[in-house]
Amino acid sequence: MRNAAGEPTSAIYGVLNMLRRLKKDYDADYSACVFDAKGKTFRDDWYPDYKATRPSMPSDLAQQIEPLHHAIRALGWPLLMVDGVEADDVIGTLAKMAEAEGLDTVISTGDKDMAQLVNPHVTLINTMSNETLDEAAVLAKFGVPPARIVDYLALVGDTVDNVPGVEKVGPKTAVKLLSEYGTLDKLMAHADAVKGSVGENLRRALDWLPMGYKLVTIKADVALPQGVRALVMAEPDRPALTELFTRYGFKTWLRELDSPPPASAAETSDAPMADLFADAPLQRNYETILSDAQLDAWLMRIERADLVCVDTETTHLDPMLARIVGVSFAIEAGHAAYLPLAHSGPAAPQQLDRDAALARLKPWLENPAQAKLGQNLKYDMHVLANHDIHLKGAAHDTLLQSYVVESHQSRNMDSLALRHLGVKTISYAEVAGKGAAHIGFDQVDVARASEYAAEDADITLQLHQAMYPRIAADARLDYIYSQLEMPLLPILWQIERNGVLLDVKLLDAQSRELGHTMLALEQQAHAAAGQPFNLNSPKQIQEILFVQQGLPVIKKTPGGVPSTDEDVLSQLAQDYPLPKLLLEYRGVAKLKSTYTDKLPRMVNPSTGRVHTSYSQAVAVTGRLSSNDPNLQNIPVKTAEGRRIREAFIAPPGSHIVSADYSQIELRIMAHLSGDASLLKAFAEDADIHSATAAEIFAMPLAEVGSEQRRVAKTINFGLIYGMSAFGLAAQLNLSRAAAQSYIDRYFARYPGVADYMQRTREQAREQGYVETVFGRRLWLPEIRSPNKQRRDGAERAAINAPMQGTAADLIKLAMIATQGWLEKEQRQSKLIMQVHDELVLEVPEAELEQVRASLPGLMCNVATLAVPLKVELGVGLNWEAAH
DNA sequence: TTACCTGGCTCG
DNA sequence: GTACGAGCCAGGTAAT
Repeated sequence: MRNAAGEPTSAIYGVLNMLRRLKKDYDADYSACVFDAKGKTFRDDWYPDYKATRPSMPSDLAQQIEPLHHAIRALGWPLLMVDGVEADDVIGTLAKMAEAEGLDTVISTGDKDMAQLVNPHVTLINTMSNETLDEAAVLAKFGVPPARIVDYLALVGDTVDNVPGVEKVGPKTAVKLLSEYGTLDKLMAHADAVKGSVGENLRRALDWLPMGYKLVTIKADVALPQGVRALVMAEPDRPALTELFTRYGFKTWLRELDSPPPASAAETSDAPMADLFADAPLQRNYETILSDAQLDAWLMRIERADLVCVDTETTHLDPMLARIVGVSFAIEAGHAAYLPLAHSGPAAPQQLDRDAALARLKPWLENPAQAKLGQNLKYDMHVLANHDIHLKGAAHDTLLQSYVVESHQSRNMDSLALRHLGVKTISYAEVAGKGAAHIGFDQVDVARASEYAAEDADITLQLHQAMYPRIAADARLDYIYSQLEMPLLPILWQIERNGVLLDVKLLDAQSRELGHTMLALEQQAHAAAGQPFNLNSPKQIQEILFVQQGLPVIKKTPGGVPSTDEDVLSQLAQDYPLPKLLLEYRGVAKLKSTYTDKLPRMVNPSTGRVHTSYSQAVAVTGRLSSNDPNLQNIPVKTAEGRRIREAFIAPPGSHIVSADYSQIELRIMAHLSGDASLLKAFAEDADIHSATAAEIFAMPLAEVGSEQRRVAKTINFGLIYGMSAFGLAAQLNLSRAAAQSYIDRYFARYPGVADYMQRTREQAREQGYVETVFGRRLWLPEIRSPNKQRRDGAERAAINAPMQGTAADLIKLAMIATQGWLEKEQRQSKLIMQVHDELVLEVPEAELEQVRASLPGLMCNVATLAVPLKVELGVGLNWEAAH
């Protein structure tokens, strides 16, 4: 079998076979074959069955290394790198299997464990740490000649050097061997069994591809989308992979293969991997600022520069709590500096005084005429504000640039650098660790921190140079970026900074009350079930309802187990007592855990208010999202839930003002479709759901009853979501035929809407994206998927996206207009929340009338559509009362 | 012990 | 299999 490039792919078979046999051997408990390389002993407490299942496994490491050693020599492998978990087992078997399969070389990504695994009996094993690989890639990208990189690797070959008794075939030899070996047909990365790190390891392996090697990567068992995606990228022979995956029953991998090729290679795919040794003679000139003289010199440089990239390194991820540890600057590609200010780790050098240094930077930072660039500047603005510096002149943000040109792509620094620059950057986790091993940035070694921080600023500047021209060249994208997203950035910062006042006592009281209710419901539920169980556990509920009580299974979850969601429980509640109790319990538990318990804990101790964080570049449609805490999903639909809104209060002397767009998405649908009937209904300010009911039920408006209106409302919403007859039937509890007839009648009455839907689908298919009224581009990577289910999903998203996205554009314009007005008039009123179609303000008594009079107009006049925009305004002492 | 996934529910 | 877009919680489990 050969792949598209004509190279043999038998390696895939060999490796798969090997892994399958391995897995079969250990089938009783696959993880039992895990070998603790570090301790060189099996951890009986982790794998108690180990000895029973694998009595013949030698416990002496040397016994395993011996055959490996011979195999390696017999095969003449030039290089072997393996990962720790399972490594020894795998290698031992791999050696034999690979021999039979005619594999040339096995390379796995990994580092330290292998170093401790090898012993002097093994002659031809090289270990390189991941860090070393990364550094090599970075150096190469910046034009350091291969020979020097070899030296560098030898210098930093930390892993090898740290292991006594290991024969040091250092990186230098390894690189030499690789060069001599020429093109490897097969480069097998057996990634470790740790979920989540596989993709990273693969990515590292991919970084070596430009050296002329082809990567084939295999993962033994678990579903690891990112890993398989990398495999699919590296292996163009899809039919061959399909056959393989089918043969071995790897269903998840098969699904990955169904993913479509990118809609447009230039727009959506990762850029080709950087050619490490042939490309980009860019030199890096990074500096660590430790003296006043250096700071002076850099101040002069940044004051002269047209655009300076700024990045802060801090103690916390939470922007309101973070303190500055250091600041980095980049003024031109490859030219950056890090100013460490609060590193306190061991061996930290003497640094400039933080307050004094920041005071020197303050005039520049606060000068609006000095243009700044950053990646997620909103965060840096908060951090600086924590030190009483109010950043002005935020001119560009690469996070928002990426959002505007590629809303569907990932946007962390690593992905951006790889995609746009072909550079593998130092990740935060590599510098500061992650999980339990995480250390504060102030504990990071200054030299390492400098490298990381200066690179961040440098890469951000280069990303700007790569992305911004693409925006500037497209008037519509430029409008979204320059007139909408960038002006919004400082406004969001201000809203977050403003925060919201909470009545914590009220929430605490509600928590207690909800707790009592939960207890009572729990007791009743236990009695109804005849046994105690955890009401929070869907698994236990499912066992009791469908196994013990034998209730009918209404539907199943994606995981294939009987569902116990609200829909199911509601149906069951008509005939049985327990489901009703569970429903009530769920509702109460949600309110307590997510809202009344959580919100008080989110109050910032220094401001006494809750400061959410709005993500400006997350939702693929252009909406904002809110987190920590999410203030965009505070309950409103039930009376009990709405009580939580009573705790969102205005301080004494102020009111809460809420202004929301009425039927915004349906109005946009009318505008986009140009449907005459729909336009007319909105022009007359009709109740749109009643008007729809009158049309589809062919009755006079006055005779429309609540049931007809409910049906029409469901249809209206369904249309926005691209629903099918099936979905409508499920929603309205109708037969599919009945639902279809409603839909047919709707489209007969509103033919413009039917046309629009069809046009949108076609446009999405042809272009790979759809657009909002204002030109925001919404990409649909799965619109041409060979998989119908995925393709249908993308079509529904395509129908929804222009409406949701245009609404998002409108309210963003409204926020800009409102904030601009507040500032111009020098009002004390503050924007405090945005909830997709609603703006919430805190308004002092004295300004209430002006705000009440002006706000609706500000919001309605941000754009002229074919339908009028309508805003409903409410005022109260709390958010609930303002509706 | 931690990290990730699932099922469920909140909002527009 | 089947309505779009989000974030967060508790439980459960796999990895360490």
